[in-house]
Amino acid sequence: MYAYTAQSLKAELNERGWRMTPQRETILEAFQHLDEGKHLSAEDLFEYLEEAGQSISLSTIYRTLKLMARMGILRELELAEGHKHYEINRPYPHHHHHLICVKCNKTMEFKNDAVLKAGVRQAEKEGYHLLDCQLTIHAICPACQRSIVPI
Amino acid sequence: MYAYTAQSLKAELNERGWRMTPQRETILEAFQHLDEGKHLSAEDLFEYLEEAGQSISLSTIYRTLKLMARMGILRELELAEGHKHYEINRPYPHHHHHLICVKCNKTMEFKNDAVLKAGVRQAEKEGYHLLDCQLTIHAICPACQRSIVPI
DNA sequence: TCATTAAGCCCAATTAGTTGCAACTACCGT
DNA sequence: ACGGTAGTTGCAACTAATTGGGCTTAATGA
Repeated sequence: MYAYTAQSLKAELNERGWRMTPQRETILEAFQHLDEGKHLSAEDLFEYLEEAGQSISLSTIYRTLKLMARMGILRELELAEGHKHYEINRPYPHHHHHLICVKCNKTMEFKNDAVLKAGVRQAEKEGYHLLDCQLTIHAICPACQRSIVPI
Repeated sequence: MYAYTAQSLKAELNERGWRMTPQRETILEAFQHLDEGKHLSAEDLFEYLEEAGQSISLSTIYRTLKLMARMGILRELELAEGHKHYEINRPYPHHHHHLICVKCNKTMEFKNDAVLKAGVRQAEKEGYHLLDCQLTIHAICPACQRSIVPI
């Protein structure tokens, strides 16, 4: 888990026999410029690039997001219902986790070094090469606990 | 996060104005009898019940799984690609996490009290009512690191 | 027991995500 | 720089997980 640049992305792609393309660079940049704590779905990214005049086809976006997640560049998040979200995978000390209200889908980030360390240690112990490590807490927020509306 | 019985499930459903039904009880039982570390997709459960002569329609299964996950009875797992898996949400000391190989999808369970505690503490700190807390590690297993096949 | 109304069932609809394929182009070697 | 090769893109068709509608069944509370 380290910070990628266009150069290091190209290097790693080539090392594996893959290619750097304008689309991949554009998508990497989009995530790099995203504020901390922001995450996008495939559709979000598609619309965002559309508006920015950098239109990339949806299938390429899906392919690239999955590729980058599998390379450890992006984190695939399971937040609200229905579809995945992605954010750039920043190393410590930016690494964080998510607390999600299952009623209103409000999402909070939080950091916890002990959890990250536990993840690193577990992967090491089993000889795995770590890509991402996320603690996801499903819970009900204070406001929704008070609300009368059932789940 | 505590162990449910048919009685306590009924009580909690009724408390919220919902009903206990034979289908819900059947589904709860199916998960209770599952070995530790086993998890089922909606389709898996459908087929399993079919074979057991306890056929329940797929849409009911989907609705029930989601309901029970939102009540904290089941854990919704994002393991291999394509569809969710569910397992019963057991309290400490059975509570566990997952280490997943992104290449071959092999999944290992592991326990870590520090992580569970960190989750409990974070939820408490924010006044959230905890339902589930799962650390998911995406990584590449030793065998796949050696494999020539690209990602 | 009865009335109310949530829950279940069947099936159609939706939709996130994938795939086949022809055209294109990054990369490597010369 | 140039050209061949193989990875990549974009489009459109497709797949499969999940959801919704309309009607029926049955759990709950009086």
